[in-house]
Amino acid sequence: MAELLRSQGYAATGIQQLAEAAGAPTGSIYHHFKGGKRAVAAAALRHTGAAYIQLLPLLLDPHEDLATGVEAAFAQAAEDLENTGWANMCPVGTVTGEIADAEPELRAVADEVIASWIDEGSQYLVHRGLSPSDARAAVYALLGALEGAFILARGQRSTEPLLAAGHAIATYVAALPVTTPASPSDLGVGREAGLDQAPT
Amino acid sequence: MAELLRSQGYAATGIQQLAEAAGAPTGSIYHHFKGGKRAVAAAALRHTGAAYIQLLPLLLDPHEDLATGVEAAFAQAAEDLENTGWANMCPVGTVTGEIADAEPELRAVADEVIASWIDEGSQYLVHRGLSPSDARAAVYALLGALEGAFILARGQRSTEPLLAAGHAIATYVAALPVTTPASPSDLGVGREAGLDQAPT
DNA sequence: GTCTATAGCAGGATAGAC
DNA sequence: GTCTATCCTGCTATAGAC
Repeated sequence: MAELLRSQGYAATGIQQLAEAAGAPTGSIYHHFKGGKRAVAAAALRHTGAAYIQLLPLLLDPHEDLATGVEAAFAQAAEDLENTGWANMCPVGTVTGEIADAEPELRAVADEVIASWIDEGSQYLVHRGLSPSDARAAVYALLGALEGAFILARGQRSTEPLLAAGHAIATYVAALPVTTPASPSDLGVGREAGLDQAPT
Repeated sequence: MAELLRSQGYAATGIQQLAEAAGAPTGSIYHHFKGGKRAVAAAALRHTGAAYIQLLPLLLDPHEDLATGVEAAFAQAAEDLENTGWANMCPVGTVTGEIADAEPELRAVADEVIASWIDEGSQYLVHRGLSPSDARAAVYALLGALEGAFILARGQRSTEPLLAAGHAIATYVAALPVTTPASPSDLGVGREAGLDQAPT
């Protein structure tokens, strides 16, 4: 479902299309998801929301310098986007703009997913030495720049928007004060505390 | 049409709904737009695309410092978004993510609109003293951050994403080298050359 | 050119056999 | 629990009267 949502949006994705893609008839879907199409979409958003936030420490931990890591992460996203034939990488972004006014329940789910991203992302950046307020603002900026660059990149079929966004956010992050100068022993070891537990 | 597109997206916006909003029956729409729904959407995207880029010099000219102007522009967008009940401010962003894979003709129109934004925005920033390559990257970053922040703001019904994005892009822009230190006589006079002529 | 009526079709959802 | 057949509603698009 997430695959269809991120490339087509909510309104254009049909239950029958989903059933065909899943190899199951429509009846089964309504049996498992009592709320119909809305419920399936909500589950898909929650699922990918929880999965995507895990990528943040995976992508940034290997880089001792946070700004370098950010730029590399955007470059990675650009490469992935191009390799998947410009299918959008984030169903939350694709769907939220579409349903924010017309589907209150789904908007609430999107709100919940975004809020969890901000919370967990902030924790990670605090762990990397940013102040809580700076960390929160930086996650908003990073996430917004990523979602917007995805849109531009998909519209133009070019990686340029993502690379430009990555460079801009990296420059911004580099300008933020760091309290703990990131002792090398904390880096590259693998995972760090604070993001291991999945969201509710 | 642009009003409906920016709040509901393309697939969810019906011709009948559009007809009702326009006060005209569906037949008239098909009489004026031979291509049907697609053609109406294409015209709406081109129309708003040409209108929105005009805002860039209007918003940034009054500020001698480019970074200050950028942050103020995002704050203005945040205020407008909240005052309009969180209806999205940009139909291009809302629609592009939705149809980039499924509607090749509309994607081409979106590509054209975005490209014109980049071209004209770059010209403006070059006029403000940035190098051509820096200007182009900055417009991509600014535009992507704006579109993405719109999505987050609409999902969360909060101005925080837009304010964070504005601050981040302002910080980034402030770090770029300026060749012409913006002589005060060029500013505040009104409009500058390079953006007067509308796009094709 | 403007509007009405309708054709043709697809989508979401359900009932009920297995 | 799984799948089939179907209802109903909505849409796009058109034909044709004014």
